[in-house]
Amino acid sequence: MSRRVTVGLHATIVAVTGEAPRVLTVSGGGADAGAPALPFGPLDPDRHRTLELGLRAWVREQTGMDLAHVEQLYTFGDRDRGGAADGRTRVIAVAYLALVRERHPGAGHSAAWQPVYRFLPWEDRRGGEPTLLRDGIRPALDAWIAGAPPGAARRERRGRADITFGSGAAGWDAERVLDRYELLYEAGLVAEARRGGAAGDGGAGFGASLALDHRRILATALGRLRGKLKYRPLVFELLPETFTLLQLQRTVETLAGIRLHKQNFRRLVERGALVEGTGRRAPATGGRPAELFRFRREVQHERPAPGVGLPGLPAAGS
Amino acid sequence: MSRRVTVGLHATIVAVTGEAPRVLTVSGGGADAGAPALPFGPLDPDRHRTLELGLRAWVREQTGMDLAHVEQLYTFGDRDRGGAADGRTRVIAVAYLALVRERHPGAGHSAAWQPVYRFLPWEDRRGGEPTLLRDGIRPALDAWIAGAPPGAARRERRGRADITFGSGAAGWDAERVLDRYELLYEAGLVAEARRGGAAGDGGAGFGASLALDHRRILATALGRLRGKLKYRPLVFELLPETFTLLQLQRTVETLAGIRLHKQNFRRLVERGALVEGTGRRAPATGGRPAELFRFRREVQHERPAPGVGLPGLPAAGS
DNA sequence: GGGCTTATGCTCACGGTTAGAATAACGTGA
DNA sequence: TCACGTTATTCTAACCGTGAGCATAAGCCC
Repeated sequence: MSRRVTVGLHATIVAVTGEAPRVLTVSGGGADAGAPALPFGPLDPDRHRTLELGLRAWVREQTGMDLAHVEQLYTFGDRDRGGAADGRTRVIAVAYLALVRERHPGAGHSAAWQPVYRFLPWEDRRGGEPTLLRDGIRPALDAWIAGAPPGAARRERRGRADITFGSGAAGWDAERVLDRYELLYEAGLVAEARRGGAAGDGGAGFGASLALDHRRILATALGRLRGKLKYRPLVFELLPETFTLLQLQRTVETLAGIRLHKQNFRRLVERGALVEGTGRRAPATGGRPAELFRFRREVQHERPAPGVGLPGLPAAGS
Repeated sequence: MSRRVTVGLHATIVAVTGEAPRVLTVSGGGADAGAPALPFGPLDPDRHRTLELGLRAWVREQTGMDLAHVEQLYTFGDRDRGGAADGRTRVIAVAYLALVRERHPGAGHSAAWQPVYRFLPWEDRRGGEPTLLRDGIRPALDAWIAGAPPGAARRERRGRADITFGSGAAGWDAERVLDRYELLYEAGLVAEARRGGAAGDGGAGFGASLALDHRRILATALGRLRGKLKYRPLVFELLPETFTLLQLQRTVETLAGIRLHKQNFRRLVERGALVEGTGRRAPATGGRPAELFRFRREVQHERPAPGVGLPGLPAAGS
């Protein structure tokens, strides 16, 4: 065994402020000219009793933030994924998703909140299909498809593009964030796809880049988050103690990247007994004041899959 | 840095033969007196370009089997999870799930197929609630609940038991395999829960044990498999090229651990356009001969989430 | 008070699921 | 050859949840 193995712990820390999901980044010091990075650091086998504790320690050190909800996402280990200072160390990355309430910038650290959709702009469809998709990505994908030899190979590319970007009969599947990112990567349409191979082509590509494979991790995180919203009460990790139903809806929409029907959303949430009204009402913002609600934590001990119900996806566990 | 880090690659290889899901095991050489183990081996940073390739190499070496469908499950890294020969190495485990068609015992190797439900007997409810659950597990859980101090702690235990084992208002959630295993582990009701702590209590516990934390990995795998059946055409990885609808149904039931309504299952599968009839019919087995069907691979390029539809879980993507 | 804005309540149509009954097709044994 | 058991396949009817929109309530601003 000549090479050593190192395990890196990477955190995708997500919050929702205003109408945008944000991810916490630190100033990346990698080979790629200061692209922002997710907070991360190597597992210290002596100090860190579990991977998750190691992650929390690194995040505290780099951002001054204590994490509440943390879950493991995926482990990346390709040889060419980068992350090694020398060429002599094999660096495995264990990626985590963390959700935090509100924003604590963590003073004195280089950490900063960035809008998630800066890195994955095609994922935000709240205002309908983004023009970037219609005018930029789809044409570029068409070119990529046409670049394959006719026959099976081309049909294969066409099929993948249709299913991931919802061009064909099937609609947009909000959860396929990773599939879409990986398709763009393979098609050479994101800047970091060219870092390894054809040297610094430097071509823009779509969306902003992150250091290393951190944009892939972010895509994994967003996809997982969107999927899990449906059967776990995760949104409440991102909301203050009390909130209005519209706040709740906006937060879900923000993450899911789509708009929801207001009345039906309210009905689902209430029928699911996810929340309970406090008698109080929110400071009016122009119209009739809304009641403030609180998350009913007991729900997790009552129903098998308590989630907020997204469209097209009937609430499971009737 | 005094200790080294090693990454182990672990494979949960599942097949369905007859009416039982089976997992491939090798003779475990661990501290725990030859409990069977999942095939595994350390990542070799020089030879293995990706984690998955490393896994395949180890499986081939230990079982003589080439894997088709492989997906990553989870990464385990607690310090006390075992796996280190000396006390000087920190061993991380990256666990994978693989599905294979039929059974290839892989001659010349010590590998053997074991029924999955030997290790997780409470998960098979095809014949109704197993007596082991009613007569063994539930009473033992009740004792564990009663063992907590009255008040919040006890309510907490009660709530967890109710939700994971479906005692309360909520029914049985087939996917919570890992939750159930971990509850039994915490309650000290599986043998390996006592390995680390109170020395060789050796108490039987429920279900057969696997080496290291391999039973936890198996539970993770079964849960993931059950969940994914609903939105991915995974079953077909386990079936021969052509099959009858009843064969398909039995395979799903076998994995899900529950019985399904025959007519409705057929309708779901057909409406989902998951299969296409070959004109041929299966050799009769006592009744009217059934038509043989074939998986329509194109489906993956047509619909966003093609799965087999389990009850209570309306087929997504109408 | 009129007009604007947002909250909240309610209804209706549609499509899917659940649960069975009913019928078809094959082998077996009287 | 015919009744019978077995499994396959087709069809129906009740029920439920979702999707979409109308209608009303309750604040603010002028």
